[in-house]
Amino acid sequence: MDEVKEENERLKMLLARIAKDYQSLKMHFFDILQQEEAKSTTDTTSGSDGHQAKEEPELVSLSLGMTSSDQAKKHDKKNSNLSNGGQEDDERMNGQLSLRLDCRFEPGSNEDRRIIASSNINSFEEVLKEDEPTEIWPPSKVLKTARSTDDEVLQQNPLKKARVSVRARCDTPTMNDGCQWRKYGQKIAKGNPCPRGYYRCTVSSSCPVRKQVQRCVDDMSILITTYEGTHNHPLPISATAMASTTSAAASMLQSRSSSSSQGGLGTSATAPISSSTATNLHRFNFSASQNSRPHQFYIPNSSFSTSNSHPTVTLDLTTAPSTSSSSFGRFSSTPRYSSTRLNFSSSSSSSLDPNTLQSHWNGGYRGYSNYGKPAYNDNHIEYSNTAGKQPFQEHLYQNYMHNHQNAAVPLQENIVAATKAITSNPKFHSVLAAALTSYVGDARENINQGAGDHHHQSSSLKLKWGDSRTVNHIYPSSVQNVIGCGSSYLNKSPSLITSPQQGGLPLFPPSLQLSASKGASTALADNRDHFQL
DNA sequence: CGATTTTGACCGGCGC
DNA sequence: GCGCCGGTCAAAATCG
Repeated sequence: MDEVKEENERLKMLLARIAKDYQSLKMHFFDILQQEEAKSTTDTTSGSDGHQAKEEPELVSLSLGMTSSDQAKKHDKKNSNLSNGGQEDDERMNGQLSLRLDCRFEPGSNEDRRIIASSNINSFEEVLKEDEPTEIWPPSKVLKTARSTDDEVLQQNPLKKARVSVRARCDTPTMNDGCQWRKYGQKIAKGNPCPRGYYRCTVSSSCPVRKQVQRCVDDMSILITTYEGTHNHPLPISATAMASTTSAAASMLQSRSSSSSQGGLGTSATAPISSSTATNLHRFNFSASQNSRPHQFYIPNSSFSTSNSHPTVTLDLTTAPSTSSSSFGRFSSTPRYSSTRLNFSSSSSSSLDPNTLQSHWNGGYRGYSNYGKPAYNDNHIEYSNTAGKQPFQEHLYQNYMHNHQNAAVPLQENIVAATKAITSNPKFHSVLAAALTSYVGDARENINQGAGDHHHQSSSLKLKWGDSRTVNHIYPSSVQNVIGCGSSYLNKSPSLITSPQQGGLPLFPPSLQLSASKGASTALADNRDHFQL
């Protein structure tokens, strides 16, 4: 009981702090918003698609912040049973990540408002409150923005559709991205002994979305999934994470490739940006190669890079710094089309276990399997129990830190450049927001799911705030990953995201939770893309 | 029996 | 024009 009270006290204090941070960040956000508007007015004609600029969001802003007010209170409730996890855990708890993929427009257009609603988590929540709980996103919600970005891509790359490639360590044939896929072909691609599988979305017969799945030639444990197109149908909640991430990433790519005047993005910079907590530094490597010139930013927690004949964005969810670093050269190699690589890698061994980070997608199935079906394979045991890997990850992390700290020292100016690049590119925000909301949204969903099971509740909460390793054997890996990622991003994001408009706005409302194991197994049944290739 | 996977054939783009 | 290669088709096989 005393612990609960103390917990509440801490939470209150943190809530106050969050509110304060929110205000300051809000001010910062509006500053940036004004800069963007000023920029857009001066930079009116940028090519043949001037009309499009009017229809496109003037600004896609990332809101990456702590939950506030009522949301936080809800979490207080949820966390009331949480065992005392120490101050650090407390911070994670209060750091319940809330972020929005928030499009800002010039006032007036109804169309714009609709798009705002479609991308605003808040609006989404409201809609879902009104409607019956469902796993399907209203078509007008995500797809609207996704389509618009796709159209944008198509307009500016008439010959090739933009692609979003996701690299993740995965011991299953395909990643669990929540969508339904049907394999329609397989090829041995040149330079890679592993066959490439071709899949199309089967949620809707007319859905144009394709994905390619192939093992990385350098590291067979890495699965490269490339998405192309935009879903033209409602998506299962479990699929919105990847869908929103990829569409935002494609949008980011498009914005970058279409405007060479993106200050920070157009210049080469490598700049580690220190996070608030050195021990939990997250990597954000931004490596954008355009016109044969790779540009890299090293920012805590994530990163970018590129490849191939299609304009491609690569989200790198691989864990080992050495791997992702080595892959940079390969991906940055002079594509015919500009491409961008997002490397959402984690080198943090404490709050952001690399295994948990990526398993949101690649291990989701095995996690769900706990609800009824046997584990997919024996690896699941090893996979779940990541505690044993800790020393190795710690080692990697320390190496990474060592290398990048050394590299960072003489590059202070690049830090500024990288920061400027981020803050000046709204679509970059959207990419990051989408990626993060993906994790967080699913985390919330799955946490709620877990909360329904009293036996698991404490575990889920504990997991939620950081040490997912302790509960891996209980919860779906997707939960672990989401949470691990979310909490870690949470802790670091304030220093990383320089222009967030914070808002305590959960991605997915509690009503979306899978109410019981029945629901979970249903979701499992819908995700059949795990035994393919 | 319907849905999905497999797999060889086919097609189109691209480079030489 | 030819061959290579990535991507798709579609019939057969397989699965549940």
